[in-house]
Amino acid sequence: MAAKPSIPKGTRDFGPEQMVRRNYIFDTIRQVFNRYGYQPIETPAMENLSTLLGKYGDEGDKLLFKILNSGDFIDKVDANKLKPGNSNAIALDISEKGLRYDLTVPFARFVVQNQNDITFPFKRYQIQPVWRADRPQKGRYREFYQCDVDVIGSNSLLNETELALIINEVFEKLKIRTILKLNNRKILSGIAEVIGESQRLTDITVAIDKIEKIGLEAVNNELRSKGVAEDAIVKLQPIITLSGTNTEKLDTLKGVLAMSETGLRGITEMEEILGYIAENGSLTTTIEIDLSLARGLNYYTGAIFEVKAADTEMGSICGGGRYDDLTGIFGLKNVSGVGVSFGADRIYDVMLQLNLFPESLLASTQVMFANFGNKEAAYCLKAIRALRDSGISTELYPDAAKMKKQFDYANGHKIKFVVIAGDNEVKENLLSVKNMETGQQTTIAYSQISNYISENI
RNA sequence: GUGGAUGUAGCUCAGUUGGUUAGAGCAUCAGAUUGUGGUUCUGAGGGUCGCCGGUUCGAACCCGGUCUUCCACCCCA
Repeated sequence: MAAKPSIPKGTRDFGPEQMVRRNYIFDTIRQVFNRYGYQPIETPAMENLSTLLGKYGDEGDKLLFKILNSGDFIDKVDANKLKPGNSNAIALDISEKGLRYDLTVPFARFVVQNQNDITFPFKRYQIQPVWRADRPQKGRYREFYQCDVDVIGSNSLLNETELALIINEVFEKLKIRTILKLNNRKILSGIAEVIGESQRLTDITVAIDKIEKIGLEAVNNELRSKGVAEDAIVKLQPIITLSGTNTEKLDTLKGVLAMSETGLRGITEMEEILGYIAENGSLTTTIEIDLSLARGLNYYTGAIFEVKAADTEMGSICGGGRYDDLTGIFGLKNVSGVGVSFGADRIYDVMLQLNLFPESLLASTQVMFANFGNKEAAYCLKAIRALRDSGISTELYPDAAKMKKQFDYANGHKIKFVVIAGDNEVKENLLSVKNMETGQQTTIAYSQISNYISENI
């Protein structure tokens, strides 16, 4: 009578095949992070709501999963507030913990809390799930993994450069063609400042972003409807239509931002980062200045990164930026950090779509021994142990099933070698080895099994 | 959170104006083949038609609700 079991909307189970592929992504990312000298940390799935609230804007606060207090939580609520439609007002009375929304804010909290034990600059990475009460869509889940790398306690633009190289290296290893979009909060501030619309920075950025989709005239109309002054819109034209190479874009911007100290500083930063990156030689990732990149505008103060897969329509698969004062909210001033976050689940979706996972991932076992019965199986055990000892993953089919079934199993698991040991082999102290890819079968001396497999694998 | 689609076997999908025991391909299992797979042939199992309710003599089909997945907006990995 039990109802069909299910899992919450936007969450997923991962079977063996998916886990092998996910681990391939995580291992690749972790390996690159380690190579650049970043150290791992983990933080709890839940944080105090006071840590989380107000860090992601109103929109972000709405997307936080809140955890109900233990005990008779309703008992402590003011009776006057307990009425229908008043959920928001009592939310904080019945909940003091929430699931983490990203890894950056918990990291900031971690740094402040452990500041006396940390040697700065602190380079850390963190690979854990985060939760958002968003409406799920393709590539958008309510539980998903982020892989964050940050360096905190250093203002050097070499850090931005390093992150760009990490991004390049990760996606090169995963064979995903990518475009790394770069922007800088200081340039955006400069633009708003120059046209006298500093308070409408977000509206302007959002509008510029739509140029491809809706065209210049529609963008200008949208700016007007947002209340941007007419002469400001005129000044904005060269920026909205900004195009060309990165150098050309920066040249145009220099002209427009000549009167803004902040804006010019942003340009200098951008040039410095691009210069360092150029010193590293050619990258597989295309780097492109994109002023419409407005992500995380709330706390980013310098460089802003976003990575898109070149060959799919998937949203961004990696993003981040520089934040000068993230730990300030938790009481540690003047500590600047910069970091990016890889979206493992979207990377998975992209790789699946583009068929980029190596076939070999699915082959967990290299050699399978067919089972002809108890006596024959026992005969195989020493050979199996020898193979395992030499690092070859080996299994013995557990039942004396029909050969067809055993061979089907080997095929299904993409096992390359099947070892056959029936009556004939046992009598002569031999083993027959069949290569499932070529169909060739060879009979060898029992003691030669490790050597034979090692040589032919 | 707003608006719009979707759901039939493990998977991909048929299913007539509402009319008896809801079908196909692939996959699975069994047999042809008691020591040899990926090809072939034969057969079998597997579905409360997402769930709940309503209309009707009768619902996979019509209506309402609900859940899931997906799309647009918002936002974002």
